Formats: sequence, C-alpha cells, structure tokens
Amino acid sequence: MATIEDVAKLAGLSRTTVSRVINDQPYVTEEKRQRISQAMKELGYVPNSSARRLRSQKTETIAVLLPRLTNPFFGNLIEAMEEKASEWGYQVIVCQTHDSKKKEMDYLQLLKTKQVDGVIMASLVNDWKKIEPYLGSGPIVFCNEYMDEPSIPMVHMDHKQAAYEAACHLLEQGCQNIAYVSGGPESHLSKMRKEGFTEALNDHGKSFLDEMSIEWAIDVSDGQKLFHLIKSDFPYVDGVFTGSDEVAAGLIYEAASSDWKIPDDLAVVGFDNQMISLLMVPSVTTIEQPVKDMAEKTVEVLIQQLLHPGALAPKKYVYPHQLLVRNSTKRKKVTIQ
Amino acid sequence: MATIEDVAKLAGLSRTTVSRVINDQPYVTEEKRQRISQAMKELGYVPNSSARRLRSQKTETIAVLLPRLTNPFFGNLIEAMEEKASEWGYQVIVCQTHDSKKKEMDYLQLLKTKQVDGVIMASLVNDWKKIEPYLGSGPIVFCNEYMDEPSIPMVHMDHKQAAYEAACHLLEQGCQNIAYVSGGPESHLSKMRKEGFTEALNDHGKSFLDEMSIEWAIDVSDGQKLFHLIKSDFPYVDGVFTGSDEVAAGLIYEAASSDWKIPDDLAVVGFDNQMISLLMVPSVTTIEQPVKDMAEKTVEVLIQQLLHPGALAPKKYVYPHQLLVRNSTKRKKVTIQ
DNA sequence: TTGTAGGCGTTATCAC
DNA sequence: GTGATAACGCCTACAA
Repeated sequence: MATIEDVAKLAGLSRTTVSRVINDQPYVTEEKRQRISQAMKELGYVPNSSARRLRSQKTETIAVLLPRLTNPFFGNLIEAMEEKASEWGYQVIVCQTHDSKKKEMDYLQLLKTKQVDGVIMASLVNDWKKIEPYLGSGPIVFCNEYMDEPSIPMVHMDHKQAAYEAACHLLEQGCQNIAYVSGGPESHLSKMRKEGFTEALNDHGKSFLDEMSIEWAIDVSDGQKLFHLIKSDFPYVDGVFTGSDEVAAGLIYEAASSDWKIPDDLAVVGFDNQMISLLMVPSVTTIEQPVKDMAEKTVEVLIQQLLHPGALAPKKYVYPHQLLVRNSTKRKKVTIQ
Repeated sequence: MATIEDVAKLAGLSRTTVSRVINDQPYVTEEKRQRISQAMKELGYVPNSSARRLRSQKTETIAVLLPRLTNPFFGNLIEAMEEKASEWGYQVIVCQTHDSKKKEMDYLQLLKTKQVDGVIMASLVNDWKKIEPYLGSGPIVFCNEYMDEPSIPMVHMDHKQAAYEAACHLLEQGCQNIAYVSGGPESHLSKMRKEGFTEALNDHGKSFLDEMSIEWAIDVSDGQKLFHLIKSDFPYVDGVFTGSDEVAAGLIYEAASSDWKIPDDLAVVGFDNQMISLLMVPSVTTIEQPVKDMAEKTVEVLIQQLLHPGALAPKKYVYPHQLLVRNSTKRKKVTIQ
C-alpha cells in the first residue's frame, strides 16, 4: 500500500505538502497540487484510516446498541440511523445486546477503547450507575429507552401515556379482564408502560393483577404460546395489551385455529404499527411511533455533541404517538340500547 | 486518557513490560504483573484501539453491504452475522447501499482505507470489473448474491432452481398467465431467478412475456400497487411469482378489498419465508432459505480468510432451499374427474 | 526477565 | 509556499 511518503517522493515534494493537498488546505501552488494529485492517482494512494484516527483522536464512527435486529422496530430504527449518519460521513457499528447486561457493557467499552466517537443506546438493561462513567469517554444518547436522569440527551415518546391510552381504549370496548404483556426485562421504558396501564385501570375502578401479567413475550411464537396459556389458564381474560405487534400477531394467528373470536372474545392491542399489524386479519390496533424521526433526531443530537463538545445542554426530545384503532379491538356494539 | 506510558511510570517499569501484561505474554514476574495490573486499574487504563490498529494493521472490523435493513431478510441476515462476528471478536459496520452503485462503491472504499479487514457483500449492483480491484485491499465474500466469477467465496442458494420450482408449482396449479415480479436492478441473482422462471415456462410449453414482467416491486406497498396494476391492465393474469414475501403480502392484502379470490382468481408465490408469509390470510406459498446458516457460514469464511490469508481456495457454498406450499396457491381441485 | 528504540501513517507546529 | 520534525499510542526486534 502506498503511503503519503511514497506520494511525496514520486511528486518530488514533502509529506507536509502532500498532506495539505489531501486535506484541501491552502498554501499550495496549483502546479504542485496537480503534480501531487497525479502521483496519488498513479500510486492508487488512499489515506490510511488508522493513522488518521490515531492522529486526530477521532473515528467518525458511532455504535448503536439495541436488543436485536429481528425486531422490525429496531430494524427500522437503525436503517434510518445509518442513513442519517452516512450523510454526515459517520460509520455505524451494530451492537446487539440481546438484553444481556454483560453484552451491553462490553459494547459500551467501544467508547472507552476509542473505537467509536459516541454511542446511541436503544437498549438499556444496566443501571445508570454502571453506564454513567462511560460518559467520560464520549457522548451517549438514549433513543426509545429513557429515564429520569437528566444528564444525557434522550429521544423517545411517552410510553406511559401511550399505554394509558391503549388500556383506556380496551376498557371502553368493554373489556373486563385485561392481561398485561411485555417482553423481557424491567427497563425504565417497560416500567413506564406498566405504570400507564395500571393508571388506566385505576381510573376505571380496577386494579392491576400480577397474575395477569406476562413478561416474557417478544415475538410471534411467544404470542402463539401466550394464546394457549390464556385459553387454558386464564379463560376469563377478554383483552390483552401486548406492547408488541409481533406478539399480538401470534396471538391472533393462534386464536384463529381455536374457537376464539377476535375482538369479541379477546381484544388485542399491539405496539409500533409494524406492517404486520395492518396486514393481519383482523388488523391490529396499535400505537404508532415516529420511528424515523426519532432515529434521525438521535443521530443529529449525537453528532452535534461530537462537533460541539459541551455546547448543547442535555435535553429530552419527546415525540408524539398515536393510537390506531383497528379491527382487533373494534367490538360490535352489542349493547346498543 | 491514560496511556501505556502512564501505567509504566506509575508501576515503575517500562512500556514493554506493561505491553507484555496487556497482551498476556510470558516473561514477566508475577510480582510485576500484579504491580502493573494494579496501576492499570488505578488509572482506568484501556488500550487505545486506533494505536493498536495502526501498529497491527488490523481493525477486527468487517463491513456488511446490503440493500436495506427494512427488508426483513437482510435484517435476519445481519442479525446472525453480527452475532457470529461478535463471537470472534469482530465488529460489524452496516452499509446500506439502497441498490445504488455509487453507495456500493463508497462502502467498498472502507476496505481500501483500512477501516475494515474484510467485506461481506449481500448487495451487488456494480459489475465485477469494478469490484475486483478492491480484492487487493482485503478479502470479499458474497452472501446471497453470486455470479459465475470464481475468484472469491460465495455463500448462497440456487435461486434459479428455486424460481424454477415455484413456477412449476404455479403451472401445476393450473395457472395460465403468470406474472414475473422482481425488485430492483438486474443483479446476477435476479437474473438467475428469471432464468429459472423462464425455463419452467418453456418446459411447460409456454414462453416468457416481457409485458407480464415487473421489476420495481420490493415492499408491501409495491405489492398493493401491483395488484391494482394487474386488475386494471392485466386482468387475465392468474398467477404471480413475486420474489418477495412483502410484495406477495401487499398483493394479497389488496386483493381482499376487491372481488379477487386468492388463490382461485390469482395464485401468489412469495420468497424468503418471512413470518408474514405464515401469518397472512391466506398464508403465502414461499421459498424457505436457511438464512441463519448462510449468514454464519459467510462470516466464518471471511474470518478464516483473515486469519489464514491465502489458505483457502475460493469456494461456492450452495445451501438448500425448500418450496413451502401454503394457501395462496393451493387451489381447490375443481377439475377432479 | 526487563528495557531501549524505532516505526506503523498521518497531521500540526514551527521554521525557512 | 514549503519542508523538517515531533507527536498520536502501541508493539516488537534487539540488547542487556
């Protein structure tokens, strides 16, 4: 591989001058500039990125931590993030934590070892106490996940309110026994959802029942399992808040093979407004989030922090959501007086 | 940030010895090893990755080029790749080409600038002539995409055969006018599919009709558009090979709002066996590919090339596929004698 | 067993 | 305008 030195020799000039040309700096005669460009072309010279990184202490790379890519929500998220980052000339490293505390910490280490300039956390399973020290090595921005801690920027929607609305909707459709389904670990986000859900119950004179709370459902097959669990152990359940379109879809799919009617026997609410929620029969009532907007804002906020360190005060960016009422909860008005 | 020098000073030893400890090398007294570990802890020392890269000429990073992450096939692919790469201690950079020749070349540049040790191409829109020179900078492995050129390893299935079988299946179901639908540009892969499709037609005494060939359908909304196009312009079409479960789903979804019955009025075949193909009503006949196996093999092949340069002869790894016949093509046997 | 010193490829500082 | 030279932080012959 040709180095800057080779170019300099071939052009009969110094490394310094070559460097100036590479970086479009002034104070080089047009003639020499040409001569150097010519030499670079001849040698197929390309600046070595490792050397640049070492010199500049910058990597032009960011890490995006998320639970898993097969969840289409995160697929959409990182798609938009990569595109935005690429516009700014930044590379994106994918870091799937699979909700493992250890993997999350391992990937955060990329910041310390200077493999990345900054980190976006769309996964969050460790305590803030464990994460905070990494701020010394570079900026971190939360996306989707969030907490009360105000020391870093966060981009997300109001999951508590969203869950509240979804639960109210189920109650208004006449559901008496609503199961609460979430996936995985007690992140701040799912805590918020549960709070909103509980609050809705309370406002309607009901209370949250632990026995009707499931915390392991993340995909279609979990949704299928869930249906059978409900059918056998909780047949009185007539509404489900799933927190995931995939789980809702699995549930609905499996219900079709039994004698349960959706939404009349069981009303189902998903989350994220994935394609699948529209395509299912019946279509799935869900919460729409502005994924793309959030993804792009997150990248922008992070890059702004990189470009102007310490300039912006950490800030929360709360995006609006929308309850999309579809057939999985639209019950026939049986009780019209 | 503490450097190796700082650690050495604090421990009262030389950089060399510290380096030995960092890299678990022999010839260090246990006592000094302890002393150094202690110093590293005190200073919160972490080796600087840029410096290591420059020194070792390795990045422990690979780039994965693919069209877009919102296509769940590529989501699954990169999910498995990242996991496997992570096992080997490699980082993964996502590179979405959006089928742009320019972006594809831009991302290949990562190899030349030594930002990555190797590249996986699951996107391929440029000519081989343009890509080949990059081999000088590091190994490239194709995944899913392939071509006859034997100079690099390729991991894929037999798309020609798969399309052949799908088309035969449609013909056996009594389809007379089958539309051929593909997404995007003429990659080698889609060329192969079209060949298989055409061959099946020929074997059944039919021929490929350009007028019934669509090359712009990649997602659900394209599938929806497609349905209306067929309904208005090609009402005689009674079978569709889509090459994508998403397109198939969009088609089926839209057909439900019209008076067309699937599969009797229109039989539909998808591709990839995405979750959605199972969940649709009717469920979608599709081609199953061993995505995870292919993804993992690709990463392994690439990493083997990195670990033992020039050791393995480039090789094709062809994975088996399977036609999953489901309700979108299972016509009632009207013509039982 | 430990240390010295040179260099990986680039860029910034300072002379000329 | 141009060019020596010194870092950036690490690893590794080669000496001791």
